[in-house]
Amino acid sequence: MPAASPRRGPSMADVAREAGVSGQTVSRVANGKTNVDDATRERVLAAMRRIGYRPNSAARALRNGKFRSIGVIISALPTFGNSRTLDAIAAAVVPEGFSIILMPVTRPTQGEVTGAFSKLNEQAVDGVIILIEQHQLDQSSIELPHGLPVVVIDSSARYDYPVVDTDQADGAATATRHLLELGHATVWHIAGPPQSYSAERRRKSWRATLELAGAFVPPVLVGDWSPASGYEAGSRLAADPAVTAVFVANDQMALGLLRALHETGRSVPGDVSVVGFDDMEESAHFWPPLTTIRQSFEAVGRHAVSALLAEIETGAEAGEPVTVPTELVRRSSTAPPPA
Amino acid sequence: MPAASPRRGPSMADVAREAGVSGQTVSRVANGKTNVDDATRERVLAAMRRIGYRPNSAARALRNGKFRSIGVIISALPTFGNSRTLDAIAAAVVPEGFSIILMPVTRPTQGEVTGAFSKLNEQAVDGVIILIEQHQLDQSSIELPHGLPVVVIDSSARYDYPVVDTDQADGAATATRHLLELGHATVWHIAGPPQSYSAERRRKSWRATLELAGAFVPPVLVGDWSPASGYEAGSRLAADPAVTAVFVANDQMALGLLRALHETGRSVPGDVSVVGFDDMEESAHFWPPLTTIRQSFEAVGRHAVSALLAEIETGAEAGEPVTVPTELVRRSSTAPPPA
DNA sequence: GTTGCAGATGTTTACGTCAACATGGACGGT
DNA sequence: ACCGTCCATGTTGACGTAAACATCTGCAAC
Repeated sequence: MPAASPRRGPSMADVAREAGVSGQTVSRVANGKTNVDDATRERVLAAMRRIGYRPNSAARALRNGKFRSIGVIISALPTFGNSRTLDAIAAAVVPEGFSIILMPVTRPTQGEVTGAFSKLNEQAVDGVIILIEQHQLDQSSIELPHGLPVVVIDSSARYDYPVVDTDQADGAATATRHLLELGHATVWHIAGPPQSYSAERRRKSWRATLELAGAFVPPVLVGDWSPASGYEAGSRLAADPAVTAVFVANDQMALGLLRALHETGRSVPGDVSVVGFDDMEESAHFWPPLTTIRQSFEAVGRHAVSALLAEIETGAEAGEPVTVPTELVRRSSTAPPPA
Repeated sequence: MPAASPRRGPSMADVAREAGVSGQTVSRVANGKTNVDDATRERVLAAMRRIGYRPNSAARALRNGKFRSIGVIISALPTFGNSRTLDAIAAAVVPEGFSIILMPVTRPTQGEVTGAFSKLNEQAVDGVIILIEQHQLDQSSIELPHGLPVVVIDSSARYDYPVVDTDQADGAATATRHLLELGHATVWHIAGPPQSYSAERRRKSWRATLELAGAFVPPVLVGDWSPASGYEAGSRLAADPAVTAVFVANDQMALGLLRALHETGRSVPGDVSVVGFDDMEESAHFWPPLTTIRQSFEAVGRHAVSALLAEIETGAEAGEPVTVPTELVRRSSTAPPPA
């Protein structure tokens, strides 16, 4: 068994020999420079095709000090929102000729993130997008390579880096107001984990909306985004006949709540109204179909990429945080309170 | 505004100067070679820390002809199964010191895949994992770089490359048998899209199981994996009082079916039993909680990675296809047929 | 004291690309 | 005919690393 050979493909020199020109001319053709005679260009292209030449990205990167790739530090990748956002990032980045290096962290601890960062920091990327739910990054203790552009997807204002996120506050307010306007005396809330900045934003905005309306502010139940935690919190809510409206911080927990409500025989939306947050593909087919706040992960991803590329290309400083609007989608889980 | 400078970090030469040794010694320290005096090693490490040295991966890749990174060509990334599998791949690959380059394709056409392949083929990766649902790859027309290791995640046997996948056939048979054993005369089926090899596998296995049991084989309904398509197919099924048991090719479509059943007032599992495929996190909280076939995306990802790394490191040829077993998880959506 | 050897360290070179500079031929103006 | 220009093309060198080879030191064996 031959040890795996380095498998080096044909290089510019090979093409040059094949086409009878210098390596430099091959380089010019490869980079689409104009100052090459048409006949020569054709000859070179033919040679490239013939021997199957591909530019060597390592040599290129070494030469120009750029990699044309960006790193994405991500936790909880299979999560609905994160996978959507990642997909959007990928889609936005590819047409620009960049590629994506994935750097998953299993837990959002300081150490893991810093580690991921320094791996990425081996100059293998031109910029980094950080997409980490629940991180407690202490900015000062991340060791940053000087000048590596970074964009954070998060509602937090704690960073010097550009920040992009869904307008959590507005979404939560809209959800709460929707329920209030339907005639409910107040709105209960199942929140996401307190380490999550998004969860905190939604919770605060729910409370503020209630206070603004002069409504009673019931105690918060907290889950961890999972359907199971929604079910658990929901079981307590379902036992209390006083609750007629619940704003749940994401659709998955809303699903758990729905189940708890069914099990205790409380009808939705007859007895209690539910609104979620996210608008997963499944939500339209929950029983009953869920009224929810749709957020555009696609827009978040797109904005993050354009901010990062701007930083990379022009060295631009962090501008205003970008906030992506949400949208209330009304389905069948909300109605006026029982008479 | 200064144009973004190449931002080159300190190199080995800088460390060498700082530590008063040659570049080669720095290289030895960086690579953990043993033949360096302890005192010298310490001095070099200190110098590295002091000036913030990071190895330059491009130069390294250029020098050794290896990138220590693998490419993943993926379509429909936000899909439940794909995001889980990708996460598993990432988790398996990182401890080996490899990183992942993501290459999304928007549509699984021949052209897109070939394009992704050739991008990856700029020697930027040491191997490739192809994770594409519904592709109709004509192997012969993919232009392969000579010797680039590839692993395909797919049940198809159409490839020369190593193949890894869930045991679709066994899972579907188990689901069908479960329903039959409960006493149902036959089992209906909502299949995935015919372009999907997994969907076809499940469909064929369902049919074979029915035939083996001497049961009537009802016409197949086909969806596209989405809850909406499950709802649509489900609406037709719900209207037919003869159907008492349905095996749905994935959990999302099962959710749609459940909704259709609720809307027409047929009880689950009282009137009709449902079993899905996948076991999403949500499935345990569907109403009623869904009996389904759990597949281990984690195992699939892990096996794909180890096959690929083996190929990369030893040049091993494609071995037997790896098949990952499934597991029936019984919840509340199945019961004996109505009396 | 010489020889030999092992282990630490230094020097040279090549990996593939491309910017910078060098060359050389064609052509226009005088 | 002479000079200057412009444009296509060639030559050189440097990016950061690490393998291969060279050198040097100290020490054990005789």
